[in-house]
Amino acid sequence: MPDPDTRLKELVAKLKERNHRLTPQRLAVLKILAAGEEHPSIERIYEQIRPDFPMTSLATVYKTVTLFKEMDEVLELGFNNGGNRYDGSKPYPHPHLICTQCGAIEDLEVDALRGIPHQVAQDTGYRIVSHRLDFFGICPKCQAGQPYT
Amino acid sequence: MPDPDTRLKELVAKLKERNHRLTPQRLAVLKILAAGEEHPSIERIYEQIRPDFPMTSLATVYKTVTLFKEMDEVLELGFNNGGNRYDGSKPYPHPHLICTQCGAIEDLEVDALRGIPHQVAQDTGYRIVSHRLDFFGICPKCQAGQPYT
DNA sequence: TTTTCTGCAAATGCTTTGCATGGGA
DNA sequence: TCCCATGCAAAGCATTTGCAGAAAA
Repeated sequence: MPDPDTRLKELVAKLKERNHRLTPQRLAVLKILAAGEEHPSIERIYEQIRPDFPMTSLATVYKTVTLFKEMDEVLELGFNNGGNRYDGSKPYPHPHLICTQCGAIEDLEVDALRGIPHQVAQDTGYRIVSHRLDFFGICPKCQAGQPYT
Repeated sequence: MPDPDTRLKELVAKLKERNHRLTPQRLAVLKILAAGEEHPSIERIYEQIRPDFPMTSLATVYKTVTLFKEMDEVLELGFNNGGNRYDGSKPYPHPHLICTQCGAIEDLEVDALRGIPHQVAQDTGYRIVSHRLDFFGICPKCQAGQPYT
């Protein structure tokens, strides 16, 4: 995982590059995105910000995350059943391991995937732009019957 | 791809197994799901049914697809930006190739993925239940500037 | 001072649900 | 005949949007 401080500076730099303003609310969101600790949902980011910036609105969190998503600086893990998750630490496609019980998401190394997008492009004629690989299961903690610790 | 007729019979059999009723509406939905031609959205299934069964409602299509999804006889490809897609032909996890321009979805063989779920389970302690691998790109037709043909 | 950003609340769009009626078995 | 399934319309819910006031630069 990249250094959170370095990544935060990168994100702030991207803002300025595009002549966007650095507001306290945006900085608060970026700090969480840059940390890469968990893969937070919008709601989670909102909760984490509230203690420091109680005046921040959910809409602003949405807008900030969307802004960086459009700059390809945040990876969105969309789930149709509500609560998309975001990764501002490693904004490029990479595999994830998802606990369907507690919702934990962790990054994964899958060497076997190397070169596959290129291979698919050659085999099919598609111009491959992105990909997504998720594994769903039950994490060790949840298997041990401690769903929420 | 499995034979559509065979698959249809399987799906009908699953209904009876669970003491559900075979209605004309359900049969119409199942025919489309079993065909495995495209990976239709709910709306698409609805459109395809209407000529034959104009009285069918969207809610019923939703209910039927949900029923088979819960029986693990239909694979749901969820997309957060609306319009989930369904595969009743091969209801187990398999890679897909998705054109982000025209929405075409096709099945894919990715040999490199074989054994990976098992490997991930061993490496992480997760009990892997499912997975999903999607490649996003532009299909040959759309590259040629014929987005809708 | 200018222009963008924020926060509120209303709108959106897919999906689900409640309930009275209709129709399989 | 007995329930289950259907169809309608309303409800749900995460996300987006419009707009007036606030605040970066």
